[in-house]
Amino acid sequence: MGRGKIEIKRIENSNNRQVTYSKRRNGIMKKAKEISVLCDAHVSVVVFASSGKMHEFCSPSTTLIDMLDQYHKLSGKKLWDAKHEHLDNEINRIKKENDRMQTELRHLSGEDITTLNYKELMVLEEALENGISSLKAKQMEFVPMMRKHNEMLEDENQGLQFKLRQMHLDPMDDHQQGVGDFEYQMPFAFRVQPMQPNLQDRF
Amino acid sequence: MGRGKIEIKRIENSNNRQVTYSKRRNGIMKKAKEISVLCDAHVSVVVFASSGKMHEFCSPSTTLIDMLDQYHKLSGKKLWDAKHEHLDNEINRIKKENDRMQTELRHLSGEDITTLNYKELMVLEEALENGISSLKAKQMEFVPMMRKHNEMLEDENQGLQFKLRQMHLDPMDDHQQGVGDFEYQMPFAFRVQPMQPNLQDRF
DNA sequence: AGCTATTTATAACA
DNA sequence: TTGTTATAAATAGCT
Repeated sequence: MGRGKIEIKRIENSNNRQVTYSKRRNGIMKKAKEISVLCDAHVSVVVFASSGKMHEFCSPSTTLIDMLDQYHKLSGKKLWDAKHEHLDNEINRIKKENDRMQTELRHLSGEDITTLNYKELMVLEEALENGISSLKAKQMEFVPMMRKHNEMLEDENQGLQFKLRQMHLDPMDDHQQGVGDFEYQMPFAFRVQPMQPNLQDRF
Repeated sequence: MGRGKIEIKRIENSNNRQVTYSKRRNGIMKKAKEISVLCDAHVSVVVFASSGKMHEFCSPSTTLIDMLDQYHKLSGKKLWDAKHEHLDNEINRIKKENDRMQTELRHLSGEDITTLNYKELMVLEEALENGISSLKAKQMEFVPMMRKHNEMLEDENQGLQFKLRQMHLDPMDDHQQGVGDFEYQMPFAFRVQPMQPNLQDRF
């Protein structure tokens, strides 16, 4: 029904395909609406373009959910239950995987290893030692940064000591204010953090 | 499109309505099939006559369930009941937990730790070292067993050597049979396993 | 997005 | 139902 007859097979030209899709989709939706009015029918049409875009029609007298319920009853096909079952299986699968990983994690942190036999312990040991060695390699990257950090701490110490000496020589010079200023000028990251572990001790 | 134009409103004559329903239903199904072939679209059509009879079309590349899944995702409308939603949530929750553990496991085995900062590395190190020390403690339990195992191996060795000496002194005494017997009397676990790593080397 | 020559769908009738 | 046919609608190929 057009300027020329077409075969019913995939339209290769993507532009034509898109245009035809849009026109025929409108056509179907119109027909769906018409039959629902003319014949008192309940109709649901859902179309997904290959692009993924969705269009739907559902006769106004009903809803898609009601129609699916009806479908469920009349066809005997289990839309609901099938979906349900699928989800249940999925959950079981993932939960099993979850348990496996949880056990592995507990073993790696040394818990619950009383149930392991000697061979399993050896595998675990190897894993832990691989982990440790990768970790040590990575930690080495922090050495230069920490060296710099140490140098800054030393400089800061010197500055503080200098201030302190000044205060002792000239105690009437609003010394609290002085120390405060000095600290405020230090970027937070470079200030002395007494509670911080001694990074350099770790190497 | 027929011998006369008709208004789009309920057909009062029930016979005409029935005929029109049947013809137009076929028309829609045909159109649905055509658009799905011509344009690579996924189409689902479900029709209920006022009599309650159902007809459906679903493009062959998919299933109604898949389409409804898609519908669910794209429209955001909830077709599923509360139970399904609950299951969906559960799946998401577990999947998230799963991902977290997977990452943790990868970190513990030294993979993907380039993204970690120093503090995280320290936490990781502590975990690994706890693991190692628990492991070592556990492995100590195997020492007495292995000592016993060694002793048995030594005894077995002596036995075998004795047999061998006998064979040399008295080579005509069906010696193959003799050695075979001796081995059969040894419980499997205590037989010499040449390919087994030397357990005692690990301590 | 419109236009129109054609093809298709279908209303009425058998 | 199913088939036929005159006619209404849909739409393919163009702009």
